[in-house]
Amino acid sequence: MQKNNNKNKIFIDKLRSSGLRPTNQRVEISKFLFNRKKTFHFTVEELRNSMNLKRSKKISTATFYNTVHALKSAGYLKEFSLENNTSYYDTNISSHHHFFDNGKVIDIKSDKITFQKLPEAPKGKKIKNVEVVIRLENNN
Amino acid sequence: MQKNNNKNKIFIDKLRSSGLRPTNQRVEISKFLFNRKKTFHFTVEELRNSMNLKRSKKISTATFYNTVHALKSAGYLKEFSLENNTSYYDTNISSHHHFFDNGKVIDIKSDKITFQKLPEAPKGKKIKNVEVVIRLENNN
DNA sequence: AACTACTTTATAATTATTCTAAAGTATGTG
DNA sequence: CACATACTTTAGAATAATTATAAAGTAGTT
Repeated sequence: MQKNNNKNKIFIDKLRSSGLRPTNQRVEISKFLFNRKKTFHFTVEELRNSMNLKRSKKISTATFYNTVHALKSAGYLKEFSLENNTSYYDTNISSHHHFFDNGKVIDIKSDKITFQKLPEAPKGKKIKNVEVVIRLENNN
Repeated sequence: MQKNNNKNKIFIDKLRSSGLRPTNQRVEISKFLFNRKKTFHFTVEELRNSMNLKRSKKISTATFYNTVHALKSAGYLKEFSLENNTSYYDTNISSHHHFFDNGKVIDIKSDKITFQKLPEAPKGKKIKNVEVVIRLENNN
């Protein structure tokens, strides 16, 4: 295959450095995820539905899961969990936090939250990251 | 039925104020959860396994889920999620935070973390709670 | 003691996710 | 540039956590 090499270079590079061959399906997924201005929050099922809706030839579920996992392992996606037993992914991989409002997720830039005091890691351990979720409710 | 009223009063009271009749199964669950010194972290499946292991007559899965949900809605349990698509519950309902170390959860007392700066809630919203997860990794 | 609404239970259904194995494709080598 | 080979895709089955169902049982009121 291998067309539109230049146009899709950055999306292909993300796949390659995630250890994935840039197949058509994967390039489309990578493009869908990263070819946007704003941060994108999604579950794998949401991603699958929105991409497959427009397509006559559907990409299989397994391919979505495989690709998202590899991109996440390579650090191109951030995973987080809310209380509905589903994994969420975020194309914003910079350290940051989240508002969580009734199923909706909103990014909080890292510098909007700073700590006065943080506990030390138990001995033998060190802190990998600190994640804050601010849950919202309606103003009365 | 209705025996050992006094002995189990506090466990029965939690059920009642969660809107649940104190049936035998529920009283046993309530007791198992709250009759302990230290905070208890669990998933419903773990709870079910450890309680049913010792019993000849098993309590059904649905009863565990129903009871835990009601106790949680009433505020006697705190729910939280990690990245494995399972709900965790915590008998420590005071506002607090967690270390998360390779599947293991450790409580962090609320006063061990304080903020220098927190963002404002979007308009029309207010902050319900702030939850911090500190992920750990091995030292080197 | 009887009635009624709430419970329990086994089992089926659902949802998110992972596995499997057969058919297809990217890529290095000659 | 054709080939071989290892990696991919796919549909469908399998698994895990959870929720729904509906028949049989029980708490609590009268």
